Amino acid sequence: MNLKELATELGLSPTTVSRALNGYPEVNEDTRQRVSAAALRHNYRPNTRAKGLATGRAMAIGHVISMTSQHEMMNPVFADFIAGAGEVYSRAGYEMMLSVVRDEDEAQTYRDLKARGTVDGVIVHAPRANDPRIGLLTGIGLPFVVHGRSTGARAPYSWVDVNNRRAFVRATALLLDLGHARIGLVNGLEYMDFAIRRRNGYLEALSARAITPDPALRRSEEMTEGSGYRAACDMLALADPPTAFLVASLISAIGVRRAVEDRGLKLGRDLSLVTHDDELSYLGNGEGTPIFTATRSSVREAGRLSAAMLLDLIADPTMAPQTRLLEADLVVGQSTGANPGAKHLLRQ
Amino acid sequence: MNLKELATELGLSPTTVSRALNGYPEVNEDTRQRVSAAALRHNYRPNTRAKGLATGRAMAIGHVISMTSQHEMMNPVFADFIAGAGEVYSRAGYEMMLSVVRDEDEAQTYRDLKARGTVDGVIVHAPRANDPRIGLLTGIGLPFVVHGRSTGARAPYSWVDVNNRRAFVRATALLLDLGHARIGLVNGLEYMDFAIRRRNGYLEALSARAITPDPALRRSEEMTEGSGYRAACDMLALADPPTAFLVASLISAIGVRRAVEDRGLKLGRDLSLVTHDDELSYLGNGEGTPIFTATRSSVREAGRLSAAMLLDLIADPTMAPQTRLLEADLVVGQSTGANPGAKHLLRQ
DNA sequence: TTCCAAATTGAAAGCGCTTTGAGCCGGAAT
DNA sequence: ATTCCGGCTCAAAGCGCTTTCAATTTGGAA
Repeated sequence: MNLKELATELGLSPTTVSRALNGYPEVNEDTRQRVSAAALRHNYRPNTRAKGLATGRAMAIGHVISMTSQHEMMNPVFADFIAGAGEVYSRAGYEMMLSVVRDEDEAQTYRDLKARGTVDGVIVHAPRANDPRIGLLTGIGLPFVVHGRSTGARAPYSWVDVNNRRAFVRATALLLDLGHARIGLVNGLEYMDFAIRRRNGYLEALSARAITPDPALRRSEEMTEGSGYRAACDMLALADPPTAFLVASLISAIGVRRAVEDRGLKLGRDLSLVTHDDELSYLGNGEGTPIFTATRSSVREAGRLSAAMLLDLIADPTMAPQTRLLEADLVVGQSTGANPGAKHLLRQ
Repeated sequence: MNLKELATELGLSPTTVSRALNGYPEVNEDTRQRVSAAALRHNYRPNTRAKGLATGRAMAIGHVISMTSQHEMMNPVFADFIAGAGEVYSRAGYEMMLSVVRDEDEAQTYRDLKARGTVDGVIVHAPRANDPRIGLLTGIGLPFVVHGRSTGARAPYSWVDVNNRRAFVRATALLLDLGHARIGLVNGLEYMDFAIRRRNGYLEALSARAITPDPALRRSEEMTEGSGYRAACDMLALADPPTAFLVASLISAIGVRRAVEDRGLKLGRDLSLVTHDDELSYLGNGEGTPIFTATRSSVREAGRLSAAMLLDLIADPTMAPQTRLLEADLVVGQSTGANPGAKHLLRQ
């Protein structure tokens, strides 16, 4: 059933039917009722492509996720982010288009999206420092919002980000307050912008207490359970091991915990750990008292905010770039406690 | 830059340019070269919607993910599945459309997708027993492939599934061979089809050894870390606790491990655990020797296979429903060992 | 030289919708 | 009675592509 058929059946012109369904004021109320009823009866829906062609809008938002050929990892945060964004799109009548591409095809993918008019805007995921995508998208004139920020970008652009630096300053300060001076940082890959900011927060907090950071206590890898485990094993094997860990993700934290427990030690008693928690739906940090003390910020909420911001930007192209900085909560759980003293730890 | 402009610039008709770019044989090879060169020079890409309107094909596949209002959980398996499917779509020139909808809107979403011609087919995720979506999609004539199966479906339909029953038969048998008679099943929600099959496999293996299953040793919940933890805590608190666990997901297994280690026990020595492992990219089951003994099947590969099957089905609508049953590997890791005897366990 | 088939190109219709410009009608204003 | 205007409806053009059908040219075959 298409517009023309519906119009014929109603004895009206396609023009009027279209207007009636799109809420134009000049159509008679009785007519509108008749049209709506008939549309409902036939489960009529305007053809997406025809409508798009006529209006020039795709009513779709693109999410490009690129995969390095080396470590083909799917960002675990991604699922929850798009769940949040998807809610907003549905409500606004937009579709979400996903492109899974190889790293080297990413730029061309954005160009294609624009040239083919497939989407009205895109969300940029996992920004790096001096991320080339920002200049590219600004250049080709495709509206976008970055989930995160890109250190080194010259011109303003729209973004939604967590205050990663501040979160890690606070987390580090908490550990310092508990008497921990040797704090191991189990960070994400440090070409990722968020990881840079977290490291800076960590270093800033240390230097505020005049503590010289030990490079041996810093690791930067993909945030998997395995890498958390390895990082913790390595650091715990040092002559002067850390008494606390600051970890970039709940998944890595689980690996760290495994390393700790393998040694018969217990988090919160023998060693402390603070992790960042994105509040992924399937990885709850315990009901009630959190398992891990954590800096917490909902990535799903970030998805909602990013999507809403992008739709605003699309609705009003004259709008200046928008930004939104979210503060993470610091929630104290069972994985932190006063430093029992280095003596105790060296026992093993 | 559109077709018309490109044609004008080349002094050709849009017809010829279109044919040249789409590889029709009747165009002169010299002309084709000129057209290709010009298209490349201007980064010309045919407009998606116009092309779709003209050809009647959307060149897009839909993935509808529905969210129960109670537990708004994002399926952790989802990200890797679409990574696999996305690879196949990209290669074939298809787009992936994601719709995040509430449970009660799901049926209407499929109808809309069909009526509006937004997609050429869909992948059905997380099937339940007697899943109504299968009848619905068959009815409205939208090509689809189910990731999983639906017990109770009358007519044939296309699917890609893991042999969940067999996997759990083997896992249970392994534990039985190790001397475990009381095996706790930490399952997913049992309205999910895969969970039903896994339970059946577990029960089948027990009855093959004439062991009467104890309902107290069976839990069926969402597969989160927290639910695994709680299930294990509850079962370990029984007067006659299990000596082994059979777990439906690596995430739940991590929760089970936490419960076990909270009690000062060690997996592989005091208690055994076998889990299903979907090989999620961010949750590796250890490098080298697996941490957990597991039934293993790559969900990303399932994504690839499902996508490829769907594209085949779309290419040839006369094709009969296709099916593909994948066998899970049983990999032995560090979480299983001979039952040390009930005496030992009751000690705590 | 004539004619036909093959090779190549183009005009125009059509995909299903929106939107511009115009038309019609009845009642109020002149 | 004439003019105007508001309220409502429609014809037709256009969005950017594909595809059918027709036209033109060319190289041989006859």
